Amino acid sequence: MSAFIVIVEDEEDILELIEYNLEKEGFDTMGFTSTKNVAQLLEEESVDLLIMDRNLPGVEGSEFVAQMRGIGVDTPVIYLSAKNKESDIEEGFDRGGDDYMTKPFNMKELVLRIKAILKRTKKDKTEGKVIYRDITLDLGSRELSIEGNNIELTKLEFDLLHTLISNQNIVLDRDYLLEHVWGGDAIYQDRTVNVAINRLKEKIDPDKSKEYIKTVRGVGYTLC
Amino acid sequence: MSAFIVIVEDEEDILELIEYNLEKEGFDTMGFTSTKNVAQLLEEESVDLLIMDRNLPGVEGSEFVAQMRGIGVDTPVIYLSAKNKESDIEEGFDRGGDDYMTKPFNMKELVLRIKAILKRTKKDKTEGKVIYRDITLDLGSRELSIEGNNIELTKLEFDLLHTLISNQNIVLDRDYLLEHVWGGDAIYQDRTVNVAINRLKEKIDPDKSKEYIKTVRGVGYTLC
DNA sequence: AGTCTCTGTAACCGTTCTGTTACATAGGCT
DNA sequence: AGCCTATGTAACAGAACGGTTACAGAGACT
Repeated sequence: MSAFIVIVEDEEDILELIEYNLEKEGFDTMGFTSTKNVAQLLEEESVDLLIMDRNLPGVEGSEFVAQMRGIGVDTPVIYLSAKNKESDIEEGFDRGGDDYMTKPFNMKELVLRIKAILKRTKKDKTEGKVIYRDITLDLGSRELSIEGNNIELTKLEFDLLHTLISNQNIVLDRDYLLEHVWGGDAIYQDRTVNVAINRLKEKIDPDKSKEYIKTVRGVGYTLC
Repeated sequence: MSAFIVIVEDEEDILELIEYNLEKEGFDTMGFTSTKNVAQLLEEESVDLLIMDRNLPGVEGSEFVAQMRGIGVDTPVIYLSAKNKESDIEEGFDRGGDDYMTKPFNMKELVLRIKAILKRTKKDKTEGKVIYRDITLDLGSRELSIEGNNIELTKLEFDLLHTLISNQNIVLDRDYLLEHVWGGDAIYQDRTVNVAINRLKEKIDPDKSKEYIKTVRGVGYTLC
């Protein structure tokens, strides 16, 4: 789950410090020392989060964000500010910002807040059940039942089966599975998928009579 | 008979004055200067009374209450208003409010009205009980009984169990629990959930024979 | 102020999971 | 059949995860 984060901060060393720490956490970052060029970026690229200094020379950070909101950019924002007066905090929130931190701030806290915001904005928790032949996958309780019998799955196995069932009749290649089940950023060997699939096969069909998961040689796997 | 009263009033000194006086009377209070966060609170917590300024900047207090009624929140309300025009009073009542006071008001009178309303609503407060297996959670008295035996829970433990029971058969991840039990804005480590869950487990099932709370590795916890 | 309870944090440890590797097997092609 | 490549299988080790405990700070109560 790599996110693209844009940081606007005029003090270069702080900017670098933030970028360094966020990249260490696996985020993609782009830093600016002024709002110049940032507007265009926000409009054209899919930016997941904006970290914005309130006290930029020239433009007020919150003013800038307000303008962005005006043209339909709804990227969530974390404001940074040297001040911590109550009035400032309220103003920041009123203008549609999502979070607020005062300098000097704890880098750990910043990362936590970032993760919280990303999670919140990306939440489209679809709950319900997915069914395929005699397999039922309960997305709420994360339970698998086959012919009425419950089978324990690990998180990885569950997610993998979920992806397969959601795309039944479509052959999914290893890259697709790696990206969707494992998460885009990490790098794995391709045998990883292989082994995981076979562990899953073993669990849902120990005596290999059902052939739920079909191997498509040279391509990937499918449920059909 | 301690009641939980939420106050929404944008003038900070008045807010503080009210809180001070109500707490002196033994009420639990929570004050807000805007309706932000209040909706969530009303939905999720058992709020006994809402004191609501009619003249908030932005949202109309009575409009806000109407929305709350729309989603099933039936917390009684006392409106505060600087105006005392007849039309306003009527409108206030029409929208389902329970009482109405005009500023400036007498604090003694406010307390009396509060007590009157609480008395009235307490009676028909068939506060629900939540039941799961042999666990009964009395939301009114905030008591837990298991197989008929009362067990003391702290506030945190109670809220946590309440959330779990209300979502039984659904695996709740740590972020969800942090947001709903601890409250959205604060930042905690997720091991916090871990420890809290285990303290709760210890209390409700000391000899680990019942397995009420199930750990779903890599995801969260569930009652199933 | 002092005590007690509650609760967040950190550290440690055992368990489970999972990525990797090496090897075996199967499928497809000439 | 023989070869080559892709996939299945088994074993292992490191990583991730959660349980547990200890501790300290916050808050309530005396």
